[in-house]
Amino acid sequence: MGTAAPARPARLSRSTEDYLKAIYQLGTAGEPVQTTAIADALEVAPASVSGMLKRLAEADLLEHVPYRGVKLTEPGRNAALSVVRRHRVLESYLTSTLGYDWDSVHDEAERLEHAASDDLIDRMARALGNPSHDPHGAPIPTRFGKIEQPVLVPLSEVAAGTTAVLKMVSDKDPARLRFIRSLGLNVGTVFEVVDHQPFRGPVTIRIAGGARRVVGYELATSLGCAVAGEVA
Amino acid sequence: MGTAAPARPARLSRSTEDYLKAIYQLGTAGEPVQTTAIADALEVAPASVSGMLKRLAEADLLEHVPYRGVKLTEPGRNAALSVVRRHRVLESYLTSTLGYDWDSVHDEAERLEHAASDDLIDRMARALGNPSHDPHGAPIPTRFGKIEQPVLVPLSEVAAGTTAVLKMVSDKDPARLRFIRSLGLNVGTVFEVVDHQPFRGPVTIRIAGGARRVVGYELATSLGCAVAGEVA
DNA sequence: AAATAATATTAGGCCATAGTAACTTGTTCG
DNA sequence: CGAACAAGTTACTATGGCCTAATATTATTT
Repeated sequence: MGTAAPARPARLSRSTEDYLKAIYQLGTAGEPVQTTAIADALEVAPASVSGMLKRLAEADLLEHVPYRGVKLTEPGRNAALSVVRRHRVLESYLTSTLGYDWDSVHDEAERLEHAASDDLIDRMARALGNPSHDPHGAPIPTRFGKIEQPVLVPLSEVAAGTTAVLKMVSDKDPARLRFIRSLGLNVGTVFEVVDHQPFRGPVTIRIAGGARRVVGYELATSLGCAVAGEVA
Repeated sequence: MGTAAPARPARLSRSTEDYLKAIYQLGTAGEPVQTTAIADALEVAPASVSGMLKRLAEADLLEHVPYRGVKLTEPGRNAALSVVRRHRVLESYLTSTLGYDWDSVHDEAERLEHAASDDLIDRMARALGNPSHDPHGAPIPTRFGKIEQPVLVPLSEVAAGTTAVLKMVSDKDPARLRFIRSLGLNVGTVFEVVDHQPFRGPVTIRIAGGARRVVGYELATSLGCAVAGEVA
């Protein structure tokens, strides 16, 4: 009797957590998430994704309309948020306390997020004063699954002449992060947009202090900015 | 070409690490480790152990003489020591820095040890001043795989009249750890052995300060002591 | 030494996860 | 509209780990 299979395992598998997190992050806008997008994010074959989606749908973690895409259910989203929280708290903790760099912390957190208990994560968060954002500016969900939805504009869309603050960068690519920092840009850096070249051309900005920098279009799309006057 | 299967995967699987660690810990005395001992330690069926041993032997992590037992090879022992180091540094760090208790830290470390990089472990160790022992008194292997072999005597074997120091306790059972502490015993506690009852009977000790405690035989076998005059 | 008990291994399955190849569905465009 | 392509699914295979049942080996007892 005590050996009967539990309806829901105490802890989701590593893979399951990875899928849920990826789906959550691909689907923030509310549209259904497509199989290939997940396959690309996780670097597995689309057929493998189809198989996994079936299992996740059976476990009621998401809804799957064949050939159309998936949406997380309530339990699925909660599980995803829990992983996201673990990841972001870990990044914050490792950066603040153990001297990790902006760009090197992602991989470590990526593995630890599946092993760390919620209790450990809470202790780390408490030790840091329950920060609201991780080192890349991404909001940290509370342990109750609340997450602030940032209203940010990609640098590529900020009008010339506007003063803005860099608020968030993707944490996935260390080389890109190092480059961003080498430009003198950090989360919190204030700057003015000087010029946009047309045809997806580079953006010129002036950082407080007067230094001008030129940022390629592609990169500019990945820099989340708050325009002066909006959002604290 | 870059896709060819690596001779040895960058990282061993969780299970593999668990087996190696268990075998290492069961085989400190140098004798071959038996299948059932491993099965008991890992709480899996003996048949499953046979299967895994075959794979581990093929990977040159151990030598297996059928029906006789296994011994770790050099690479196997190194991998095991790496896991042990990760576990013990994690226990030390979580206890010192995040307020974990003697008795609750084992499970968390048990999961994290498979996810934490050696780099993270080194950072944690450095933050603590590279401690030589974990909170239960077990020696921490260096990152080069050196480990001090403690010469300890179980309390059950310490002669009456002798003064001794509690040096090491098993970290596996939280309830047992809480009980030990409730007796006023900690790693480092000095006491005098007052009496042994025969027939595997309890051991009476007097702790500095005069308090007398009675410890059951079974428990006494799990308390590693240094007798006054030996080992620092 | 033969019988029994204890220990270990093999045989045969199962599940999660991934991959390939082949087929299906949906979309787009001439 | 229908062909062609992209996206998704199914069918089948493989591997790591685990299980139970059956078999084999070693140790112990009488």
